[in-house]
Amino acid sequence: MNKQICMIEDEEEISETIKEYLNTKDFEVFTFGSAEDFYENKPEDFVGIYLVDWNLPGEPGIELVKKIRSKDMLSPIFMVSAYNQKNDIIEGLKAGADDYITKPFSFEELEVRIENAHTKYSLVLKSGAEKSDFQLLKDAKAFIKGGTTVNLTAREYVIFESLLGNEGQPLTREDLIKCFDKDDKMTNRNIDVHVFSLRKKIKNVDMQIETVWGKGYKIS
Amino acid sequence: MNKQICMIEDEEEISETIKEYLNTKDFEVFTFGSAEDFYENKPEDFVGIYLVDWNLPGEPGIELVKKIRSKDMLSPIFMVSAYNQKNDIIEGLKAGADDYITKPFSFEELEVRIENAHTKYSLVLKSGAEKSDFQLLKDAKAFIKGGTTVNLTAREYVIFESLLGNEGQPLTREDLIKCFDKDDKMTNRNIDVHVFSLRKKIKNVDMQIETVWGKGYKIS
DNA sequence: AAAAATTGTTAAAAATTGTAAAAACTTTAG
DNA sequence: CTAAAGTTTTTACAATTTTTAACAATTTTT
Repeated sequence: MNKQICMIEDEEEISETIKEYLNTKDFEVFTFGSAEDFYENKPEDFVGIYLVDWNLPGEPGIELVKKIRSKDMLSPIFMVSAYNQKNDIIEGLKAGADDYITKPFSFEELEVRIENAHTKYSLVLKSGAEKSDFQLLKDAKAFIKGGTTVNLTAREYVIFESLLGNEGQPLTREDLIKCFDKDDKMTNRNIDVHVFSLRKKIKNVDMQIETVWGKGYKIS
Repeated sequence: MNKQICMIEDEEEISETIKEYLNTKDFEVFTFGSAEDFYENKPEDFVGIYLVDWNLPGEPGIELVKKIRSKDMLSPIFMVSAYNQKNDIIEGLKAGADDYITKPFSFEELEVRIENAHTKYSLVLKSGAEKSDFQLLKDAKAFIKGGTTVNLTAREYVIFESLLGNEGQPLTREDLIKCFDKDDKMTNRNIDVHVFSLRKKIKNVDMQIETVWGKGYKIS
């Protein structure tokens, strides 16, 4: 398996040095100068370890960690910061980082920690916990989450996919009805019934549809 | 700080040996023969590391891990199992365990890992992070205070969160109304009613909303 | 102290959402 | 083609949330 690393670090001197070193250890390292840079240019379907600097221009490293972690509970995330600030360490760990490295650090230490994380992580991945922990199967009107397949009906699938496509935002019942064919005469209450049965199915894989009172439904 | 460990392990020979060893390293070790035993006899207000055996009579270790983790995101949890079963490791990690130890293991290894976890954990605790006795659950429209969960309605949550976000300062009813969608036609008196029901809910966890006469409400 | 303004409290009405099951409709297998 | 199985719609009722209205209590102003 390829050993990949995403490093978000603004000081080029540092990121270049680390990159060169890790390259010699068979890691493929992608570097980004800021959180924003990462969002825009991140490699598709990246599977690997994150190295996030605490001090970044623009969005702070800790926010980036939270965002990564919110979508991906498994990947190892390391935070890197200049000083040994206890508060930072705690905040970092609480935000979802797995480990915390303070500059200056020895390459050996870095490598040991990363190799360790990589070993543990690839174990998790290999098992079919496959990173693509989640997968929509449009044709089969189903999805896979954490290894288990959940079969939906046609209507359920449309609603589910639409909600997923607007993650975080609520969709009104009218919004959802628009996702169907015009000759599917869906009613508001009809949506409710489908959401009800959808919920029963997806709760088995720890997913949930929230209701935004007076507005509609959302997945976050 | 006291170094405490809860060990849930049915093989007495093992648990006794470990206990004796860790005792010499200044850990206070509580042992339980099963998950059920743990539930019934666990020390009040325990703060420390968990060692959970995979194979337990009655409820499996992994279920125990999930339950511990669901109430406590920070404590280090180690799973211990007889063989180096990859699937187990993965399941264990996914259930929330921080690390995985396979029998037989060297005491030194065990100690290093535990000391490590303890160090990291006490850092987290010392900072008053543990006092993060309080947690807002935006999605669930609820919050946790001192271990008890308080469920709010959508409107109540918005008001509560806004007041918290401006701790110390009073918010006028107009301020609060602005926190809602424009098409939520909230009235001043309406806010009062929600505050009233909010107060009933939060007083159970020793929180209170003060009224600043002629101005609005505040939390301090 | 009386009047006015503001806030507390309660209960009922209105609106929205959850749930369950029957009825209508489609698809599939034989 | 028909029966069976699965899906979707409809319907009815329950539960929850929000709004409204009314009156009581408190504070401020006059």
